Amino acid sequence: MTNIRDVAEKAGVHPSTVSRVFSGKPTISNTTRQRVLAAADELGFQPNAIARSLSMQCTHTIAIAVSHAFQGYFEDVFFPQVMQGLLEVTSKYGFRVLVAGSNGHADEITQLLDIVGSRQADGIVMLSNRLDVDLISALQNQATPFVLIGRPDPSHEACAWVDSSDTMYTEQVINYLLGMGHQRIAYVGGDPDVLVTKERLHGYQIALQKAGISPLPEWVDYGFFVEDGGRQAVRRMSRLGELAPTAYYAANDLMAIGVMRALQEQNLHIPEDVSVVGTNDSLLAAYANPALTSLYVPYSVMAAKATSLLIQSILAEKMPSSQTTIPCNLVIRASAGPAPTTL
Amino acid sequence: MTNIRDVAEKAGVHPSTVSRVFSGKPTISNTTRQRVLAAADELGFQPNAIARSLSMQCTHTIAIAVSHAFQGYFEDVFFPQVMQGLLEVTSKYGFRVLVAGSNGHADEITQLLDIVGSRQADGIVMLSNRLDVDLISALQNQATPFVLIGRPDPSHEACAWVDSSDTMYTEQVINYLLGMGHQRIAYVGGDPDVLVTKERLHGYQIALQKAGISPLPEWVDYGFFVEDGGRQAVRRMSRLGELAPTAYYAANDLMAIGVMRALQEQNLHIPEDVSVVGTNDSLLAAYANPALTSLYVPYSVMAAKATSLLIQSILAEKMPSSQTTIPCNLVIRASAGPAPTTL
DNA sequence: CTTGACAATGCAACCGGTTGCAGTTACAAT
DNA sequence: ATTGTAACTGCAACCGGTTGCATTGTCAAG
Repeated sequence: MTNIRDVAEKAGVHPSTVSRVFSGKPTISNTTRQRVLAAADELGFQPNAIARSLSMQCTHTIAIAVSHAFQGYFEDVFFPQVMQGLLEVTSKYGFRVLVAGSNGHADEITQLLDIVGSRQADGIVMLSNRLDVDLISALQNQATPFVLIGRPDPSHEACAWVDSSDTMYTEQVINYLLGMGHQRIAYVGGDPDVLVTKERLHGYQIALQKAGISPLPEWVDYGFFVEDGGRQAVRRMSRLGELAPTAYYAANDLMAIGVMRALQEQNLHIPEDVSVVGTNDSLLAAYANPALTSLYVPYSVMAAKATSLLIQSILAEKMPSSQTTIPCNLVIRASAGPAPTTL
Repeated sequence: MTNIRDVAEKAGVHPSTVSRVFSGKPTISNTTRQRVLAAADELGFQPNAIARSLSMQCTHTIAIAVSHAFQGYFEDVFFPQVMQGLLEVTSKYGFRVLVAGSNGHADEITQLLDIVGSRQADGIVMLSNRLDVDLISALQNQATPFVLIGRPDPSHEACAWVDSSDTMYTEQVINYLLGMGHQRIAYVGGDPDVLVTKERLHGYQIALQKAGISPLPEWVDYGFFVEDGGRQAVRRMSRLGELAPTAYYAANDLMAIGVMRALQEQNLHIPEDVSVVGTNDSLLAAYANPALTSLYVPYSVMAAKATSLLIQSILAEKMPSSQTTIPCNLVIRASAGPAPTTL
């Protein structure tokens, strides 16, 4: 591999001159520049990015950790949409994305701390919304810029994040169902340890409480974001007989599909007998039968926002601190309708 | 940031000793090791990965380029499945994935050559199957290990790849339709410049030719992998009147869904009036109405295979060369059936 | 003709590790 | 007591760039 000194020798200049030419410094005369470029071209020289990173203490890279261990992670829209947002913005700024695979939440944190500690990236985008206090303090100790997609547990110290108002929009979904006369409404959450699951539960509870309804504990179940989770939830709730829900809200479309399938297997009609609302407005929602009413959450927009925040902080050499909330909206299709009149 | 010399000073040893401790060299006495580790711990030292990469000429990173510019790229299963395979394997070997965003095919190549030339990754996985000869030679000149997902144009020099037999399996799909009595069969490909599109076209033509059928040129159309492409293809082919196809094979599920939608808008019944087969067996296929018969292509398996091939070559310090074909299979559901009896 | 000012380039230290080779030490064998 | 050997550790060069400062060269003003 040819290096800067080879080029310097060939061009008859000092290595530092070659460096200046390739980093676009203005203090180089045109004749010298031409001579250096010609020599570099002839040798097929390309500056070594690793050496430059070491010297400049800056890698032009941001990192994320992705758990390949979660079933369904790569089937849901979350991951690809986040990547889309990330790549759009990084690419605009000439940054790249370093992705670390991990085996679960704990390992995700290990990976990120390792990347940050070993200076492999200039900043990180945190995807997990299952944070413990330690991680955030650890990251803050490292003085490495980071932005959360999702928001930290309220007990945590302030940090930069981009999130949707999961509690509020869940409340809206439930209100939508209440408005159509539903009284027995179920919530099928994802992983109960994940913050978004708790926030949606909260929104669900607030909405029902404001409507003067005390939900049965059996109306809340967790499907871990996979289709079968939705299915199982319906099976369990069906045992409630005439106290079974007339409407289901599921925290992603996959589970909503599972809910619909399970209901249809019981010969129930959607939305005449039971209403179903999903989350994320994936393609699945648009093409399901019946088409699924779903709460659209713009993950790619969130990721793009988080990334530009992060990169701007990196370039300005300060820690990001702003906190942004991105609006969602309910996409109304055929799977939810008025509550059945006969009890 | 504390470095190896700070630790050395604190522990009263030479920096090289600290280096040896942290790179797990066996020639360090236990007492010294303890002393160094204690000092490192106290200072919160973590070795700088960039410096190590520079010194060892090895980054433990593999790169891919992803075009965020292609409409639908992040809606299809290809990208997430590839990432899944990549991460599973890299994570096993302690490697990471560097993702470069690009604005199209040409930029994809620029990005990869840049990464490779600047030694930011030890190897690359090429996703684009729209290769020109120059790229492959350029990569080979760089002496950087690379593996293709997909196969190179036959005119290209030998290189390592992992692919499915797109031509052969397409032929099988068409035979399946022929076997059910279809005579007028349409092919809706993706981007016509992409190799897989050509290969499937080839399989389509072979199957029909073997059956003694000369397809109308109008039965072949390109939908660029998006739903509306499938829709448009149907609109155009419907104008053929009684020469319109009784069966459609689409090169991904999204286009197949578009095909189905467009047919249903014309009040045609699937599969009674027209049969439809998709590709990739995404969730969309399973939950579409009617459920879509689809050719499953195991991209995550292909990516995993490609990645382990690549990493093993990197570790063995030689260029990968093996060429692997991964089997696919047709998942039969409800969208394809016997050809209508009335002409 | 001298001096000043500025532009262009060279010099050398630095970023933070790695590693071949040489030197030191301890201990066993003679 | 001397020598041989093996186990540890130190030394210094190296990976390939960057950059503050010093030096040289050029030209205009005085």
